[in-house]
Amino acid sequence: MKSRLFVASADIERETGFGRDQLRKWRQRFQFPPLEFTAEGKPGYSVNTVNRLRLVRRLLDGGFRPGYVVGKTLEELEKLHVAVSLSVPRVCDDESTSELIEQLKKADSAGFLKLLVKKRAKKTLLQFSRSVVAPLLKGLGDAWARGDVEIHHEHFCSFCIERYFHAQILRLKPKRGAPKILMALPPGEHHFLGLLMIEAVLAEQGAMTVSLGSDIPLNELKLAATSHNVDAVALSFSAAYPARDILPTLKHLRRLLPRRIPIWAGGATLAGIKNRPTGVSLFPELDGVVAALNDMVDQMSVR
Amino acid sequence: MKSRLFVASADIERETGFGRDQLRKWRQRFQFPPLEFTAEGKPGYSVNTVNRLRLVRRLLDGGFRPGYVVGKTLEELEKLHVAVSLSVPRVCDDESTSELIEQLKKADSAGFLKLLVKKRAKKTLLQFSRSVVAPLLKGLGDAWARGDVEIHHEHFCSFCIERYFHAQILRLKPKRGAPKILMALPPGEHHFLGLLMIEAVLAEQGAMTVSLGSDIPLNELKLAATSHNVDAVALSFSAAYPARDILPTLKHLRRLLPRRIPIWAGGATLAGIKNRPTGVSLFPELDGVVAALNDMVDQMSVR
DNA sequence: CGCGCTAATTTGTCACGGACAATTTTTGTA
DNA sequence: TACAAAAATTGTCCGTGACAAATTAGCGCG
Repeated sequence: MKSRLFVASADIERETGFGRDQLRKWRQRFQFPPLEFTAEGKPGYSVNTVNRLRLVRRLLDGGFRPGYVVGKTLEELEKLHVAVSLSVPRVCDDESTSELIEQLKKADSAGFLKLLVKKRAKKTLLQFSRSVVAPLLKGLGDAWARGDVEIHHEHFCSFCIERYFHAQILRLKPKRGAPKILMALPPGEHHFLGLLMIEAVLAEQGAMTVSLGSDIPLNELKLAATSHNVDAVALSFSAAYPARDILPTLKHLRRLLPRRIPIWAGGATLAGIKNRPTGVSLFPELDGVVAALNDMVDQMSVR
Repeated sequence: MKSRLFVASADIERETGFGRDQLRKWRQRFQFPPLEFTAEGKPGYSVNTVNRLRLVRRLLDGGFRPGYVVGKTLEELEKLHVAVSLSVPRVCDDESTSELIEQLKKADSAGFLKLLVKKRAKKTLLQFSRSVVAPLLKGLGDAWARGDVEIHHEHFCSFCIERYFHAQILRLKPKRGAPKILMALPPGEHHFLGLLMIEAVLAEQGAMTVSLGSDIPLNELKLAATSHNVDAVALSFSAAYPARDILPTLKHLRRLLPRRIPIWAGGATLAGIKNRPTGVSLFPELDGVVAALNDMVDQMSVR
């Protein structure tokens, strides 16, 4: 029996992060991925193909070149992958993290949330994000790479944390006269958690935050920024966001926004970017955002 | 002088919502949008073109066909648009709704949230959803069609309500022995609010809900359903979801899930669907979900 | 052996047009 | 008028060629 068909052609980008054009070129150059069809004749990709593509993604991220890995069989890819993943030892020996992951694997949703709240303890949201959430996400990513957890575990985990942050942000009251920050995800980005963490630490410092969520065209972002009369616009780029799109997006937004409104961009991937446009600040770490906010408050009080 | 701002080819989808393939076909068939190049020779779209495309988007949403509107000049499009927007009746009859919309237009984010909470008053989440949220969203849609509000107003509104619901759900405690429901958006669907409303009324009835958010492949949904050992899977289809994809998606999921797990689908668009697959329940109204939950509770207590 | 510089190769993005299926409109007929 | 068949409209996907950007390899020189 053939492997079950599962991903429609249109969904392949969401599933693997590779664009259709890219995959088409690979098919022409490396004879992979093949064209496949469901029993009803619709084009699509088999589970096997999708898995191979996911492994290719991992290996490309690990530094391999497409010509070397695309076209290899699942076995070859896996061999390569274990070789690589073994060479990167599990540094996430954080006991706290593995405890949370265990709870997730047991599918104990209530228990996970309770444990999460307990880990929060007396921490600020900033401390909580750095010492609990970030390691947990990293540990989950590694666990997924090892095959220890499934994708839905990651989704569920993110969702729980997002909800918790939503609730926490809602109960924070902005200080009088504090800056007003517009929060949004860049177009095409759907990973909320990063943005929520930024919003949480900003709100915790007393800033007034206004969030638009995802799927905002950049020109709408500009309209919102002026109509809300905000003091800054904050974006968040996840690791899944195509690195080559980051600078163009930022430059584009920079052109649209009036110069007096600074752009703050968060996300660990920004660490690798050297030359930022003027008027755009990059914050690979959460602390940077807090510092930027405090700078802004100082500026405002000086006047 | 030529218009100066250019949108890169790759960004056009985010800006207008039209895909590259689609625009290419339009260029081939209607000689619009033209291929343009920046001073440096990069391909892109001029502001004028982007504006025309945005108007086309509005008119298509209003029921026109591409062959009729694509290729018209900006002036012709605007004339058409005012003609149409005048015909959209100002059915903001509900005073409560227009009050909220006014608050949104003033970009008074804190005031909007406060007003929202006030409207909640002593209502249950179900009553709140039906009497406040749903009319508000409908009113906003109409206002957008008339050009009274911008897209970012809608986004901001949805986001505020979503956050409120998140917080409310988090404070609800499930009853002992109540059914466990897995909540998720179908692949490609990104409108959370509908799903959140369903989750809210379920949680309000004492059900235990487990939400995975969006972008879950259907097979992962199945894995999650079995590993969490849920009693039902609930999905939500927004009006933006392509109607022709609804039944295939539901059938696909039905094949994946064990028969004992019912599928509940919510969303106003489901009202138009006549023949549902067995084992799938369609709920165009929120009440239906509550009824289904109560039925399930009865079933369980009988045993 | 390291360091820069240039050439060659690899890789990704875009445009184009053909094929095709889904949908809507028009036409023909009872 | 009603309803079925035919025609058109429309969007999505595919393969291919062109091209620019990124990467690697080659090479001379200190």
